[in-house]
Amino acid sequence: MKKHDDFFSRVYEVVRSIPPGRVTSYGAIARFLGSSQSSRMVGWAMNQSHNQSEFVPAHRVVNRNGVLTGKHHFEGPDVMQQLLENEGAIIEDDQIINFSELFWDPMQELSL
DNA sequence: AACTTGACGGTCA
DNA sequence: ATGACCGCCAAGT
Repeated sequence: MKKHDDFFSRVYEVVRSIPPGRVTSYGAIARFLGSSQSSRMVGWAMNQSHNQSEFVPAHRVVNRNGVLTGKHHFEGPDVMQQLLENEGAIIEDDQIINFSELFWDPMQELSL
């Protein structure tokens, strides 16, 4: 039991709460979990997300520009894009064109 | 133990 | 608009 497992679990929980067809950013998740956490940690958590027994829709998490920076971590080079397009995202040059429409902010939507 | 890397983000020139 | 830099913190080398 490592101390960051707790943080990881919360990241996965938030990611799993992202509605289909919506996306969010690493930074948004980091801020939702606490200012002491950096967006890099969220990225690191996502890196380990494949170890989770429960499915984590990692394709719904992109960077602040709506760019699919993590696509190389999927099974194929365009898997992430395909998944997002299936959910209604419009992607051009690895970037979500309608990012502002699809953006889902945990701070606003999950506000506790 | 020191240095580099990274699925990031904000600021400043 | 573009690019350099810095803060962030865990892992890998």
